[in-house]
Amino acid sequence: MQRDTRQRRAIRRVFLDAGRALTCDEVLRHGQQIVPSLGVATVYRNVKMLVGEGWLSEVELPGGGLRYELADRPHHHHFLCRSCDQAFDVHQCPAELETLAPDGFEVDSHELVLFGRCATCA
Amino acid sequence: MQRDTRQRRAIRRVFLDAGRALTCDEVLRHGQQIVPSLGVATVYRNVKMLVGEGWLSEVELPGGGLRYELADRPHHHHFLCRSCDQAFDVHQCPAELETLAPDGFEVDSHELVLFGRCATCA
DNA sequence: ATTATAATGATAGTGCATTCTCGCTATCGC
DNA sequence: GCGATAGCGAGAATGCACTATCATTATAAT
Repeated sequence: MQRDTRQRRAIRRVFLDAGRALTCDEVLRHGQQIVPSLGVATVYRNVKMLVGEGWLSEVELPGGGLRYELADRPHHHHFLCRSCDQAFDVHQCPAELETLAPDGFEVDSHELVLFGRCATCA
Repeated sequence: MQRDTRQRRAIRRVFLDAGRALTCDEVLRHGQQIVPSLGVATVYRNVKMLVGEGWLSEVELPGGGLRYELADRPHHHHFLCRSCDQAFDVHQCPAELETLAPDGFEVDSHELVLFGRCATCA
């Protein structure tokens, strides 16, 4: 059966506190504030597990590297800071995006990414 | 001085004929229809060169792997087919996207990607 | 407390896109 | 046509994100 380890608790805590999409590397660094010995393998293992059980969902933004966020968030998009490379949530979404596709194309989802500098970096 | 080789002409031809953003791998495969001996290194070298001289521009879509397209195209977005993994242009853009960002965030550009099945795959 | 074993983490390994190396070839100014 | 050399391309090398290995450790059922 699944055990409730310090590492796993730390990883969940990191996501709950962050409130934004994180890369595995960010999870590692923040998690090490809680459990200093935390290793990469554990982060990848647990993130994958949390995605598998539907607690996290994957976010693929331009710029490589998958990010992960809490799965229960309502539909939203992302702002990617060119300076600190952090992703932030954008809680609005222009409607009718599906209608933009050419004839004969079936749209099943969409991703809108704004690029620029975040409030801290600007 | 720069020479006008068969390979370089083939690569330019591929972009002119494609009319959509291409990965290096797609450029290689299409280019080999024109110059069968075309190699990967040559594709990467020339694509990078064409980006450097402003003839091509880079497009980073979710899903990894840079794509390239003619630089002189007007503002547009992309449709990514989940089935054949080809990128197609979407020639409309909902305005006011910049206003979606949270306060204090400076938006300098944006990317909108529609996912689904293209006309051929659907 | 004991014990079975799930989980960890250091490190080696994998897969992949991209780049480098270098002997050979094709282009182009003469 | 000739010669200098930019460019080619097969294959080796690199960089990086991610995964597997496995001896050790922590968890939780008893």
